[in-house]
Amino acid sequence: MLELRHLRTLTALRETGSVSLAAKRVHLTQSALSHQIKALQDYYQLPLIQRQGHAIQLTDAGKRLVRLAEKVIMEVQAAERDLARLSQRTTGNLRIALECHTCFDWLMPIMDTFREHWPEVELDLVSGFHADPIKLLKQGEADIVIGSENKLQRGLVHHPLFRFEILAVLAPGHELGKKRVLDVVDFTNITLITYPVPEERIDLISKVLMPAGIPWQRRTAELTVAILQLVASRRGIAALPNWGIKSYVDHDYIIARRIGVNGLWSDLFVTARKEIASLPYFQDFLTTSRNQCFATLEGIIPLE
Amino acid sequence: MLELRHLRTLTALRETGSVSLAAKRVHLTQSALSHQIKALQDYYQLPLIQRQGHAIQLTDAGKRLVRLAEKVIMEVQAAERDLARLSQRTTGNLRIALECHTCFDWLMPIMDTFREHWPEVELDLVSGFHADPIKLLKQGEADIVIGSENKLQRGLVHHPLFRFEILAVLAPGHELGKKRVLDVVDFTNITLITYPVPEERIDLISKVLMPAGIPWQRRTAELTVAILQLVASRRGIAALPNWGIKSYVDHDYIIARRIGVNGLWSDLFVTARKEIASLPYFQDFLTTSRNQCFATLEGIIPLE
DNA sequence: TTATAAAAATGAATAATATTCATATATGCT
DNA sequence: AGCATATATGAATATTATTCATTTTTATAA
Repeated sequence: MLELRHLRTLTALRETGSVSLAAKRVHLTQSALSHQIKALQDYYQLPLIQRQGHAIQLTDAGKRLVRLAEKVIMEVQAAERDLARLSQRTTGNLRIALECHTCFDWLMPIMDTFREHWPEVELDLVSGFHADPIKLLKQGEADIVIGSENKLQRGLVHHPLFRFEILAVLAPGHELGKKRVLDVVDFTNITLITYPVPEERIDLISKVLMPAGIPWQRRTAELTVAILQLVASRRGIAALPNWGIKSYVDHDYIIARRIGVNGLWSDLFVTARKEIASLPYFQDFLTTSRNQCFATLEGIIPLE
Repeated sequence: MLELRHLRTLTALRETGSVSLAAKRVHLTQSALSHQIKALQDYYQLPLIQRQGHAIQLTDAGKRLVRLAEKVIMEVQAAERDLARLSQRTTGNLRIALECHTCFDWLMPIMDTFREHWPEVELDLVSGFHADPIKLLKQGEADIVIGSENKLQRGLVHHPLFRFEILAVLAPGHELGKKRVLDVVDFTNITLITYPVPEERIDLISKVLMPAGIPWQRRTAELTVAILQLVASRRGIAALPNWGIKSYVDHDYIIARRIGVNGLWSDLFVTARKEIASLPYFQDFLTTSRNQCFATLEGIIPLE
């Protein structure tokens, strides 16, 4: 018999387009999902997915169920929000500190939906730039931090958001663009365009250039568009998240290349104080964040 | 975690207003439902039902979940109908024969919704009165029979619909109306107003009067309203299903009394040939029938 | 074509959990 | 009070979902 579990699986399947990835999203094994799908197909006597090679395609029946799933899950979430409101006072604060400037791009729409869901919770961005955002948490100046920090500290909890790739960004026609993948040595004496943050907070520098002893120059800009503008006008190259530059690449404003054969990857976490982590509106912030990210950002993969 | 199972339970709970009855509706034990409810309350940290004595009352949280449940279940059913359409050709016939004249009252709205769900299925009532409706099934003149027959015969399947009570119907002020419950002997030499069917098909006669050797007179009428009219004008008394006369009793047009201390009960089944029983639109006819009956008819109880 | 890697399917074993059974407790009614 | 009825509860059981280990399928490169 059909259960919500199946519907949750189906949406994950549609969002990821792969059984294994969907399995990660719902915190089950690939095998479990395979069995679930089989059970559903047996139950309805209908194929739900059609596989063409590795990629999977939903059949008409599958699409119909996904449509159901999305509707139902939205309604369940709405109901659960109402219950959470009933169960406790939900006025509160949520001050967010960002470690990574680019994150602001996807965070904004999420903040909007969050405000709709929890009108009584004051949602703020801790503005300006801070050397150590985790310190803000401890000092009580922020409630949650979005960043790559994940070594456990007492009183704090880290919730994984997603993993993404950092790509080298070049001007169109840049000579390095001829290579599919850039090597460490390709960066020798290059000018890097970065956000104005300490060197150790820039992955390309701390994880690639410094260990290899490669020299570089640096120039900073506050905004992502400003960085891209500098890159496009050949003042240097940048290293930015794949999802942050997608639309610029699609419009051939700049080109993007992998850094090293395995690529340069970074993980994003939401860090909060323990007390806050248990509040229903924080939990909801987490789930809506994850959902919206996986729904809108291309090329990110589930974590943990 | 919330599952559809819980939602199904919740609606049954709202419809029956009792844990034990709800349990019957979802084919589980009372204990299972009690555990389910407890689990939900633990999960949401909220009471969902409040008990005032025996009757149970839904809390705000409970009501919110019931609202969710009803919405979701409707959507699931709609999706499943679409799937059934996809899975096989759904043009077909469904010719219904009625054993009990009164059933026509509740069957009509059900036929309407069925026609909406399965526009391609020809739905007909086998008109007129037939001595042995089961024979119509075997002769292929009807596809399903709604009646009280339930002894198993090869090639046929019986699906329980519900159990209902047959009440004695009297004119207001009738001297037997002074008694709360009528005894067999009260019927001695009474004039019975019945549908024009053989004696053995009238429960009051075959199950009560005949075994006790009580003599009676008989007069027939085709329509329920005609029978009631005759009863109200003191031409005799009738024995009719509780749900069929509810509104007339409420308007004091007639009065109704229990027959015997335990009452006179009858069971209703949907009987069909095996081949038809597996068709999706037959299954849907069954479930919508049960749902609508339990939703609209007062005083009926689940069967089996 | 063959070799190899990645993804999914499958069957058996296991873990998880829903349900029942056997009670206890609470409530309503005479 | 005492009985009948309804629900709650804990332990035992049954069911079922999930994992683990493995095979099959497909894609890619040599």
